[in-house]
Amino acid sequence: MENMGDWQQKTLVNELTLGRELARQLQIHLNVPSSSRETREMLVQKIQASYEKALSMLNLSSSTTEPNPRGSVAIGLSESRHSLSGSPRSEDSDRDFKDLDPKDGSRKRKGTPRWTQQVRVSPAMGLEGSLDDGFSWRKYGQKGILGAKYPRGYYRCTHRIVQGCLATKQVQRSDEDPTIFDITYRGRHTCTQASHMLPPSQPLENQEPINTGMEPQQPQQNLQQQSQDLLLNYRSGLKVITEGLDSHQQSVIPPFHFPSASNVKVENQVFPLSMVEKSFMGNYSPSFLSPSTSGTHYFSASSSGMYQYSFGGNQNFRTSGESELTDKISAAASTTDSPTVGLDHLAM
DNA sequence: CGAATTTGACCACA
DNA sequence: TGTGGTCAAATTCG
Ligand SMILES: [Zn+2]
Repeated sequence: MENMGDWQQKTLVNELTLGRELARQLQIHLNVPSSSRETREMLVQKIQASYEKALSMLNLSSSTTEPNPRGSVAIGLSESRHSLSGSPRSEDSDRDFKDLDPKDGSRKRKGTPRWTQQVRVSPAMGLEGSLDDGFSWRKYGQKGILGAKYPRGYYRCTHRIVQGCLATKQVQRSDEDPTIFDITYRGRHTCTQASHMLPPSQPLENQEPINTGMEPQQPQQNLQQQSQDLLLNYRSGLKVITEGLDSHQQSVIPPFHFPSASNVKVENQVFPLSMVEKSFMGNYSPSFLSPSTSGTHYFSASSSGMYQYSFGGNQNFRTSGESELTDKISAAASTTDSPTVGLDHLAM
């Protein structure tokens, strides 16, 4: 078991070297007036991330074998679920997804939650906030879609095999606006996110421990995760379409809480929270109160720069930097730029 | 060395 | 039969 020390050491050195190089670049950028603030901040974040990684490596090999993250949940709102709009439940018309379990036909896993998040990215660094939603995904497929210029990437949660997390997402670059990505999430995270340290914001009482075993998700823990998702969406999202496939069990917006994802945690209190809360509520509440109705909301936020929110319309974003963008994309979301001619003149 | 990605084959469904 | 989604072997990455 002591054989794998070499590689870890190697990676550690690599990480530190990378951090040094990044610092060097930052030094250069500081001397160049044309360098934008965002670029610099990106470098800072990268350097910080490098430090974090290196430290976590050391920490991991030392002790703390049990990550045991904090269950970030704080929901004190009882679900006030009364009769939904329409009939309580007469006939399930959710023919969308059926139980894809050929061996076990007992459980009908229907109504897999699905919501789409259209993300536009333009700054050279916005990608981190956009494509990295704070979860760790593993790509398991990529397919060209008919009528779409760019292929669609399929991702699933990394902890799928070790835990029962069935959350998946698919990223699809917009046809005409390469700066827009359509990210469709499917399923919810049940995994204990063993990453991204959560600051001891406020000792919240855990309502119920998350599923420890590998038992498939039960129709219960829905609200907490949703809150996280929403927060995440808010953090970086632009447009969120919540589709209520499930005819019941919808929750209200929980109190404010920041998940503090990857490395965008510097100054998250810069913008007016009251306004945030307001628009947040005002926008999301309706879509939740009427599950059968899908809502579309537009948001616009930068990781650390300017913050502007808007909804009900398209927000034109002036941006610059495209080379870096594409580069980062391949690194973050890997929506490989392969227009791959062949779909061009394909019309029926 | 293990983990993540790539990429064509495979499969279910309409 | 065609299309969207997944699997898995090969390959790259860290
Ligand atoms: Zn997960």
